[in-house]
Amino acid sequence: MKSRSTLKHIAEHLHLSISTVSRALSDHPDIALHTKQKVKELAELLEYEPNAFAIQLRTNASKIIGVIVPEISGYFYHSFIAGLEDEARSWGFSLMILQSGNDPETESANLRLCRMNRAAGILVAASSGTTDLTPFERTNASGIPVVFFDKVPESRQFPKVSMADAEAGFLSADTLIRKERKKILAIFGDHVLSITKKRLKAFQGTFQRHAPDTKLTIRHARSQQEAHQITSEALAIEPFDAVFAMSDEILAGAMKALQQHRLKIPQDIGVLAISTGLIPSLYEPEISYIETSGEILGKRSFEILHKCMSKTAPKGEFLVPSTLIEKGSI
Amino acid sequence: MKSRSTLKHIAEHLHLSISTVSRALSDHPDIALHTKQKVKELAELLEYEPNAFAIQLRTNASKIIGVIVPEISGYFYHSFIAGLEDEARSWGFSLMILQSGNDPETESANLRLCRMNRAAGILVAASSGTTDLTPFERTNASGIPVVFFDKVPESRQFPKVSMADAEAGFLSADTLIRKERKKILAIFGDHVLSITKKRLKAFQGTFQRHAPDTKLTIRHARSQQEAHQITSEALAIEPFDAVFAMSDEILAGAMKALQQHRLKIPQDIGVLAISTGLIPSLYEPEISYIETSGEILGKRSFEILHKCMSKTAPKGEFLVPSTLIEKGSI
DNA sequence: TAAATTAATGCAAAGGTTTGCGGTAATGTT
DNA sequence: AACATTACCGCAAACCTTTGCATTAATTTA
Repeated sequence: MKSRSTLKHIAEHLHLSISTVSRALSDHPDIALHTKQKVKELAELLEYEPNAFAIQLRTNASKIIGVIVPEISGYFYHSFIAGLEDEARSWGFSLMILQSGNDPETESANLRLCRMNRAAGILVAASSGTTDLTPFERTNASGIPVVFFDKVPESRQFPKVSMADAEAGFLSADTLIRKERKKILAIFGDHVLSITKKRLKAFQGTFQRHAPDTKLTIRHARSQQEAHQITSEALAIEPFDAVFAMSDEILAGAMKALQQHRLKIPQDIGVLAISTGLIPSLYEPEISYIETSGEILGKRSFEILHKCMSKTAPKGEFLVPSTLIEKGSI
Repeated sequence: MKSRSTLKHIAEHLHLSISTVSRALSDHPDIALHTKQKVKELAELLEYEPNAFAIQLRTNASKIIGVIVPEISGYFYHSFIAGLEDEARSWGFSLMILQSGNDPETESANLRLCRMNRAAGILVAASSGTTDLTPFERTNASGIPVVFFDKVPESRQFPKVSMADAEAGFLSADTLIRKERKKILAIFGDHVLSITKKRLKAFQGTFQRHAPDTKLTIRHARSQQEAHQITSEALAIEPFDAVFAMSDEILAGAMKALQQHRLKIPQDIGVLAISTGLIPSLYEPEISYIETSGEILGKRSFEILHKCMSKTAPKGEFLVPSTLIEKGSI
């Protein structure tokens, strides 16, 4: 365990003061050029690495941003984190990842951790059980900006960034209409989720306005299994010319049913989903989908948070647009 | 931005010294009971939260462990991280996540970041281009234990934890033999990867010993697309009674080909894979697989690293066993 | 009763860095 | 020659906590 070199070591070797060394390394104009050179050389030689703790203590700020998500695994958050990390790194920030496991207790414990580590900012996807926002308010009040993403609360108090759910709903309906589907099985998620409400509302609204004669069968599923079962049952009763899945999870369940029923895509039935893109690429033919990119959401979230950290605290909700990716399943 | 309370604030309010307050909060036996109570009460009231920076500077150690992976997304690492976070949190550690993007440069920059933040330990899945281990050695020498996982280098110098690849290879072959498959298309990954070598060797060895008459067609694919293409071509030439995929990526590609050829599973052809479990669950019927759990690898990795951090530095390679999960695709 | 022990608290240093301000010498200006 | 300016550099405080040692008062022991 070799002891690390500090400013002091360099200063002593060069018969300079610590402050001069510090300033030399940060290119302060007060320091003579040849002094800077000597200092930098020796720093290199001694493998000097600044002690982040000391800096953070002194400046009372870190280059770490906290990320709190219900779970890392699953269909969505890992791609979000990947995008976020990419963007954050390019700005010199690192990520501290915390899972809440959908438990408000753990969530606020995680929040506390972020405060203790003086995170530069916090990004949180609220767990489903979160109703009390005061822990977040307190964190915000203590000077650490909090930005919600994906699973955002109703409150207008915090900046929020999420997928353009209404747009995705509209785009889905629009695509189905353009493809002239007349008898559609549409499976959405749990109807208490705001994401479901928004997507569903736009979806239905679009049909009412532009193709009111379409026969629409709306169902709700809370899991892959449920989606599987619902699709299976629906197909057993009557034929459809298209299936729409609101999410990857639902798509996965629905596809199983279609495969069981030996339906050919797109000849027998068309398929469309709102998805992040991984799952649709697994089938043959690949499934057309409305893309809601976790990567892009991650990058955008960082941007918003970054603004909050600097000065201008943008309020309100920011939406990441979604686009249709055609793969031939409809 | 309300200013945070410190030990000093509490001390002044109570006309005590900072040291007494510090000790009271950590239940030092020297401090009188009633003093402790008063201190704790006020701390609660003032919402005192220890300044992690100061503690870390003082003790020169953090409760952060660095995780360096080629990419967070993809089929494997996110589940690893999920498992790791779970275990780490229960021990009071947090995760700092860094992506190397398979670039040795970024990798050692990330390593530097970990050093600057005095990570308690580092877990790294080597990027494919990594040949020079000196950055890791330097980090280790400076007192931060480094443990490799999944993508591990040859060197015996570092503790390593990875999937039991040989076992998985054996188990795969054994299953295929027990199911009496005689004409098998087996697709493996890039043959420069050690993971491929190990799995392939055990796979072939098992057949040679226990079912030397089996007709084995071995192919290598470096991507999902390649696996798709290879499978398609192979199936066009001759029929097989089973397909084996060494990884999720390859399974996804192979399945596409099977679907295109309208082969019924398991009647027309059996399917077996080595997988983390998500992808196999997407098909109907679900695909049987040899499980290589990212979650478990994550937990196990933490254990090993934890030992390294305390005292006993276990050297050598640790293997996470794999088991057969039968789903009826073979 | 004097000495020794115990209980409770305070002092001060250390950990590494940043930064406002003060100091010194050399150069430039009248 | 007296003064103002400039170019460099150092002092010391501050950030907050932990911890070895000293200090004081109260209690016990011989």
